[in-house]
Amino acid sequence: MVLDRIDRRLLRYLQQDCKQTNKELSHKLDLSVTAVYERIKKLERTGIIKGYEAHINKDAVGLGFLAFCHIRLEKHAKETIGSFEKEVRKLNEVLECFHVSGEYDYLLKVVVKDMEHFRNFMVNKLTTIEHIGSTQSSFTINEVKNTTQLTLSDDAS
Amino acid sequence: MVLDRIDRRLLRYLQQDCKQTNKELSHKLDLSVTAVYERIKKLERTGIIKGYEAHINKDAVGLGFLAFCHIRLEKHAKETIGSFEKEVRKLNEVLECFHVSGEYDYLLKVVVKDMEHFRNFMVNKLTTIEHIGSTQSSFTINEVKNTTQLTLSDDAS
DNA sequence: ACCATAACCGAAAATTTATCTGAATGTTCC
DNA sequence: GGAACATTCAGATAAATTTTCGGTTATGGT
Repeated sequence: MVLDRIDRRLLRYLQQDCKQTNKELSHKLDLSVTAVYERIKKLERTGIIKGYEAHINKDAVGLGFLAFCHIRLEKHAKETIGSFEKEVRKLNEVLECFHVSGEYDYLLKVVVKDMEHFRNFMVNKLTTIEHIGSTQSSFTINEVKNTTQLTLSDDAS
Repeated sequence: MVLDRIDRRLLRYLQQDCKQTNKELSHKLDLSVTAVYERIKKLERTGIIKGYEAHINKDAVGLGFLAFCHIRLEKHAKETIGSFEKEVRKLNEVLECFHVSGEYDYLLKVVVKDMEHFRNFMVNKLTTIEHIGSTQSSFTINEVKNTTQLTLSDDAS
């Protein structure tokens, strides 16, 4: 599917606030309500819009501790990688896990309540996964910027 | 505001899909539509729900290259930190920036179209910021897990 | 020019959100 | 225990939104 300028603007608005009414969007985009409706449905059908999520304040729900864990595996055999990734996916403290280039193999974003819970997570969950060579963690001191909104230019991708 | 078991389940559902109707939620939670409505409004008022965002497929919009940059500052004077953070916030390729403990001072998540754009970002944007001591980048080879959904237990925080 | 397709619009129908009233429950203070 | 108050909930209704529908206007290909 090819996105035109209007689609891109629409996606920008929906990234900011997906609960806007189609009427509001129709004004912003200078289209009819139906046209907005059909464009959105198409973006959903084609998988460009993957879903709609409420964004919740993690501090307010007692999950104010954010850390990153760099992990090196013992060896890089296919089954080692496979089983490590499978286990990591199960850990709900881990919001993100990327296989990355460089000194370490994986980078994990971990969210828990506090340092004590983090210690517990490390000792009883993360480091019990097999084939982990070494880990190195850093704690977040300050959130300078934290968004999920991709910047879509108006012109073609 | 104190969250009870129902609030926590509600937040879980809304994190997964915030476009569900209150009627659907009322069935899942075994409440009236109005009760669901009022709980949601309260969660919005108190800032526990920060907003509602469409989640869009970054590959589909031509932003399939994800990298992490570790940055060390030259010195850690207050104004150095302040000006660095201010400049980073302006860069729309940077979705996240955290001041972290450990070997490096900052960890950045960067999303661009491809390696060429990344090179361009590094040369013409990131490294033009003053007071940067050294940087180290790693590229994402594979997304093992990538969610924004916090895991809320049913019991009190 | 012609056909096929896609995109758009406005109005009507279906559904949902939002408001309001009153009942049920719980808490505090005497 | 019981009165006064706040909180939570349910059901009915009003207001607003989503969704469907028929028809019109662009667009692209032959």
